[in-house]
Amino acid sequence: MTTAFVHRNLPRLLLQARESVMAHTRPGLREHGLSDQQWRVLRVLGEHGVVDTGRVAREAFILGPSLTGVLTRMERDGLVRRATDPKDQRRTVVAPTAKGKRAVAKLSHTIEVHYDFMEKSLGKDRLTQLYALLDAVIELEQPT
Amino acid sequence: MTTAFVHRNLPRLLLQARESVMAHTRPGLREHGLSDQQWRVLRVLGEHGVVDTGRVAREAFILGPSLTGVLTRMERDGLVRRATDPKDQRRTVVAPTAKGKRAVAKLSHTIEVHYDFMEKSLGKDRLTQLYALLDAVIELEQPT
DNA sequence: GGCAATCATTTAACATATTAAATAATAACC
DNA sequence: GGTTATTATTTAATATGTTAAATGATTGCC
Repeated sequence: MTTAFVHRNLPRLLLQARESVMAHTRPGLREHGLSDQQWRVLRVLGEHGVVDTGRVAREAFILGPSLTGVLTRMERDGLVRRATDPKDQRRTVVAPTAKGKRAVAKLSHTIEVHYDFMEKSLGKDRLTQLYALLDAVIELEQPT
Repeated sequence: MTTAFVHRNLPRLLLQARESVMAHTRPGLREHGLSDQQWRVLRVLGEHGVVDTGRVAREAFILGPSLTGVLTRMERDGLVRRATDPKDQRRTVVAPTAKGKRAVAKLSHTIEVHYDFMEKSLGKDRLTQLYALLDAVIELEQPT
């Protein structure tokens, strides 16, 4: 009673590939006491400075309700500060603390080194190819 | 204070691509009352029949402690049955119920159709290329 | 200006992820 | 044959994901 599947399991492959990449990054994050999600948030803050939570959610690919908890714990750990936007009091804006900024600075370097490694082992062209194919898959059914 | 990142964000791209693919599959799963993880488990059972939980965990890419809860709820919902392996009473074996098998049969067809669609829109060669690149990324630091 | 529709975030309830520790059974060794 | 090391799974504690509903603030329209 074994149903055969003709194709590769694409979602699983994508999940495994992501795990494989993160397996390389995670030890560094953990040394700074960061979860995967906390790092994604810090990375967004490192790129844009002060940002409203809506944008953090979009760019860090975290749903609103999850982000609420993540930010609460990050504030507890002294990585970010939250404040309501005075111009639109519905919005909450987030900013990295000095500690948060230090983590971004150190880790972004580590990660750049990892990309250099991947470029060397896979080949820069193949990595570019992979980006393009992933973009194509993402575009496939995003009617925006 | 905006740190520039030279490269694309590969883990995020992989996550987004996975979401994009799953966005197509999920409605079908939900019609059968299945979560993503429950479907992964059923798919493994569809391929192998009766399997011990260790193998389910490996092939469905779910960690042991998560799987315990997933299987408990699947048993509650009449999708699978659990029993301890008489040959090695440390092991638990899982088998799909008739209801579980029906879900696999119907959904695996839907999913094959989705792959056909992706092959047509991306091109069969590009999909094959993507598989190869993902395999390469996975192999990159899996010293097995 | 006041009320309805809209928008941003949080709360609530449940499912899953993650790490460490506990439990239970088998295998290995003396 | 009995003790120890190893293996398979579960429990526990905390963090995150997910959907729907609630809360609070702004906008649009009259």
